[in-house]
Amino acid sequence: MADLETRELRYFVAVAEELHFGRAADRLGIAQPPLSRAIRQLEHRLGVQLLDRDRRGAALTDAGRVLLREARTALDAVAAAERRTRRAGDPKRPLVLVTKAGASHELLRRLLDALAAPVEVLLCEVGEQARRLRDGQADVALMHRPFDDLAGFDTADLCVEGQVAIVPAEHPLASREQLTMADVRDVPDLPIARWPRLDGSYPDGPGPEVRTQSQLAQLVALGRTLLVIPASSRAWQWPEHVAVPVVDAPDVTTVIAWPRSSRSQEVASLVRSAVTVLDGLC
Amino acid sequence: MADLETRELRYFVAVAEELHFGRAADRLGIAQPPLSRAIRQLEHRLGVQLLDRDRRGAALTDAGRVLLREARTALDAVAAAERRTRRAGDPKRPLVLVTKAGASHELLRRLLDALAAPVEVLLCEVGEQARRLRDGQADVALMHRPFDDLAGFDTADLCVEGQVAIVPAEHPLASREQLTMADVRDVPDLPIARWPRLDGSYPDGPGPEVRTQSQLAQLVALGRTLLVIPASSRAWQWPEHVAVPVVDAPDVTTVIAWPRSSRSQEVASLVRSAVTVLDGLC
DNA sequence: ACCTACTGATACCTGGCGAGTATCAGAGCT
DNA sequence: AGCTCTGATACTCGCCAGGTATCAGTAGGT
Repeated sequence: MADLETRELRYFVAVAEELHFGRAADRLGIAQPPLSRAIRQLEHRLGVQLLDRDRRGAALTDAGRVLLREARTALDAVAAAERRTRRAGDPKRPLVLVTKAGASHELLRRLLDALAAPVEVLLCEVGEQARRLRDGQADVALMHRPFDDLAGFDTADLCVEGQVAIVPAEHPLASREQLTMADVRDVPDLPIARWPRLDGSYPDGPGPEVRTQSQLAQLVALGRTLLVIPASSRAWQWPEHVAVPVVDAPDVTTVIAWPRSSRSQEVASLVRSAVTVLDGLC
Repeated sequence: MADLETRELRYFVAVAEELHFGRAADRLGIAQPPLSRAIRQLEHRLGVQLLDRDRRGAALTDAGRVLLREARTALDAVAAAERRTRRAGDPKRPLVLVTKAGASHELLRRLLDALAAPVEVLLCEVGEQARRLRDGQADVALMHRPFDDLAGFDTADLCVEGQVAIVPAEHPLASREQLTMADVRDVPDLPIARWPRLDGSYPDGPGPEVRTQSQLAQLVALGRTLLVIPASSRAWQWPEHVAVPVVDAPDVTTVIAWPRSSRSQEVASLVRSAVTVLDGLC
C-alpha cells in the first residue's frame, strides 16, 4: 500500500490544470509517455478514475476534481514545510508580512514604525494572501473581513472602519453628503467591477472583470467604474475623484492573520505589538 | 532544486519521534543506513541542521521541531487527498461523522434519526476529531466550543448549554443548589483532572493526568476527581454522583464542523439538516 | 472516402537512486 | 582493555522513473 508521493500529485495537478498530457509534460519538463503512465498508475492505485481521456484532451471526473483541490492544499502544505524549515534554520530571518497592494499604506507604516524587529513586507494581489500564508511564503498577513477568506488562520482585529464610494468629481453622486448601497448599485454609467470567485470564474453583471489592483486602479482613473472601498484605502485617490461615505455598507475590519498553531515566538510578539500599537487608533 | 517527497517527510517524522535512527528504521521497515543517508540528504537539501546526533541517539534542533510540526500537517494533507479521492470515486459512500466518545448521546441520536442519508459514526478520543477531519478520515465532526480547536474548519452552531459539576453524592458540595467556578476550583479532596495540551505535555496542578474518556470515567467512578462538563454529557453519570449547575462556567456550544472549502454537496446538505433539526431544540 | 494532424497509449531500453549487507568509528560502560 | 551501543561509510544490486520510437483512434480538411 504505497503512499502518495508529491511527485505524483504535482504530475496530476499539471495534467488537471492543462487538461492535456503533452502540454502538462512540457510544463513539468518531462516527456509525455512517463506522465501518462504515472497518472494511470495513480488511478490504479487509488482505484478511481480521475480523467476521461478523449482525442481532444482530457476532462476531470468528479473524483479528479476532488483530488485537484486536495492535491493543491497538500502541495501547499509540503511547500510550507520546506520554506518554514529553511527559515527556521536561518538565525537572522526577518518575518514576512504579506498584504494586498492598495490596502491602507498609513496603517502599515505605523505598524512597521512601531515594531522593534525588522519585518519584510510582501505585497500581493487581492485574495493571494491566504495562499502565501498557507504555503509558508509569509508569516503573517493583513487581511480584511468580510472580504478575505480567513478560514484556517488565527486572527486578531486591528481596526474597524466604514466604506466610501469613489466617484468622478463631476458625477451627480459626488455632491451627496452620504450614499447608500442602493444608490451605488446599478448606476448605469458606473458599473461596479467584478472580482473573480475563488474558483476563478466571474459573477454575472454589467461591470468590467478585474483580477488585479492595478487593473482596477486604471479603470478608476479612467472613470469607468464605481468603487466601494474601506475609508483608509483612499490612499490611491486621484484629484478628479471624490470619496463619499456609504452609510449602510458593511464595516470592514482589518485583521492580522497567522497560520493556526504557529508556535513561533516572533509571530506572537509581532501580533501583540500590532494589537497594542493600533488599539483605539482607528 | 528537487522538491520534498512525502517519503522523506515520513522518514524524518519517524526519526524525530523515535529520536533514534535504528528504532525509526525498524518502524519504517527499512535498514538503518539508508535512513541515515536520507535524513542527511534532507538536511543538505534544506541547508539546515535538523538533528543533533549524539552517541545516545538524536535530538531535534529548532529547525527540526519546525519541520516535525509542518511535516505532520503536510502528511495529513496528503493522506486526506488520498482518502477523499477514494471516497469521491465510491458511488455509494456513506458520510463519516466523528464525535468524541462520551459526548451527548441524545443529540447524536436525534441527529441520525432525522437524517435521510446513511451516516457512519466514528468515535474518537478527546481532541482527536480535528485530526480525523483534517486527514480525511471523517467528513464532518461534532465539536465543542470553547474546548476544541476549531481553526481550519467551517462550523455551524447546533446548541448552547451550561455546564454542571459532577460530585460524589455524599460530598458537601452535592447539597448545594448551584456552584461557581470558585467553589469547584481547589477543592482539596477532589482536584480537577488535567488534560494534555496540544503538544502532549500536561499543565501543572494537583489533579490526575488523563488522556482518554475511559480513564476519566474510571476516576469519576472512584470519586477521585471533580468534573465540570456540559449538562448534556450527564449521560455517563453514576447513581452515586450528583450534577450541580456551575453558574459562571462558560457556556458550551456544540458545533458541527467540516473542512473549509469542502465543496461536497452531501456535507452541505447534512449540515443544513443538522441545523434545521436541532434548531431551538436545546 | 482518403489523408493529415493531433490526441493519448504502448513497447522497450537505460541510468540513477533507493535500499540492502557488511563494516567502520567513537563514546560510554563495566 | 574490551564490550556495546550509537550513527556513518563503502559498496553492490535491482527497481523504476524517464527517455525514444512507435502505435492507434478520431476529427476535420480536401
